[in-house]
Amino acid sequence: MNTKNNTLQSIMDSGLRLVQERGYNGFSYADIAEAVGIRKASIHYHFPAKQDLVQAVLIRYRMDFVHKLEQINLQLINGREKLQLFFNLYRETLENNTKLCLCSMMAAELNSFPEEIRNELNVFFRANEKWIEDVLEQGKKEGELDASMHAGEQAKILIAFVQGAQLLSRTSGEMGYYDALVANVMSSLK
Amino acid sequence: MNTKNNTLQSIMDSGLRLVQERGYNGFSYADIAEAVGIRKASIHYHFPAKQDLVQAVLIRYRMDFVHKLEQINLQLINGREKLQLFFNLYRETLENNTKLCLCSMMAAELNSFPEEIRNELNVFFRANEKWIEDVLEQGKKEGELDASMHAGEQAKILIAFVQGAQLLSRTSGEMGYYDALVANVMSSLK
DNA sequence: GACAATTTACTTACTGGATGGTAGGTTTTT
DNA sequence: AAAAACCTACCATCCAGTAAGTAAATTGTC
Repeated sequence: MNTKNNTLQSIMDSGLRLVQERGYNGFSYADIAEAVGIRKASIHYHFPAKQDLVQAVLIRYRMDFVHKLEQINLQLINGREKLQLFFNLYRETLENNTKLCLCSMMAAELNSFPEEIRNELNVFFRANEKWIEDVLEQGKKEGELDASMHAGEQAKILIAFVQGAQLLSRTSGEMGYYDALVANVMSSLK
Repeated sequence: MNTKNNTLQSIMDSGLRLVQERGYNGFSYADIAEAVGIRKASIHYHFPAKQDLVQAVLIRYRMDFVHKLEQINLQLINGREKLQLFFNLYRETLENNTKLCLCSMMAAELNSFPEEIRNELNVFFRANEKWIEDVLEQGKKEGELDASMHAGEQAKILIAFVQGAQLLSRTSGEMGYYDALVANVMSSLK
């Protein structure tokens, strides 16, 4: 095995970016080959089928994301601040309104994937949900977040909201669209 | 021109369904030909390019949707009830968790479309937004809807929410996911 | 440490099938 | 008659995936 593992990671990086920008059915192995600087057939050595690639990308994406959420939890800040950092994460994903969350894109193309990958998507969304739920509980105890609704239900609403916010912001073409949405939601949770 | 206009409408019906289920890059003219019962080349007679078809479908979809919103406004009901009917419309679109709103799907594949079509998408979303804003204003006057936020901003949040709710509900595989989300949002607007 | 064997990481060349789209002819309706 | 609504036949391109070969790195053996 290549000790640096460069090519494999580059392929996954390109795959990730391409799905986020164009969707699974919107790019080909030729696009990745060009971006990475290798031949098309070499990609098949690492990922025999396109679905293998996207599945690997998805699992890595989820693990990275969960890690980032855990990093937020290591900070000694209140729930309200954590929620803001969560929205900042999704803002970074947008990256100047060029990309969506990988899992939103794949959820849109759900019918292109087998059961196994669909399950992975649900694991991602549920991980988000659970994290938000805990943060909402914390915020409620601190009196910094709205306590009128059950945290679990409120978390589901917020994850739906943030996915839709990304979609609409990119369509609008202005990052200010996302920022305004999040600011208003944050203030409504006071 | 065929007085019945059957084929043209059937092509658009199939095109609409296929985009909603699989996305623009997830179906071909061959799929439509099979569904409609004509040959592939015949579709090109009505819509020379695939983009022409999807643009026509998009415009018809938006006009139909706006019409439905206007029909709701003709009913002598309060703002809160109108908002519930709005969520019911999006529930119908989901159709047993098989399809998404056409414009969510196309927004996800935004980079596959030229400026002209992107603008059409924004027109759709802004029409939704404006309609919800008016309904929220009505509901506030009636004291049936939350008045703590500016109606325009609240409307933007709700349209983001409903798009995300569809996406997550279809991924979950259970219509109850959408229903629970909407019920909780409705109760939070009291 | 030297050298052969093996594995890893690619390459070129190709295939069969799908894709959007075109040319030109035929049937059906007006 | 002529326009509208199809059809067959075809094309160039792209696509995911395969086969077979090569060069380089790693490993086993002495």
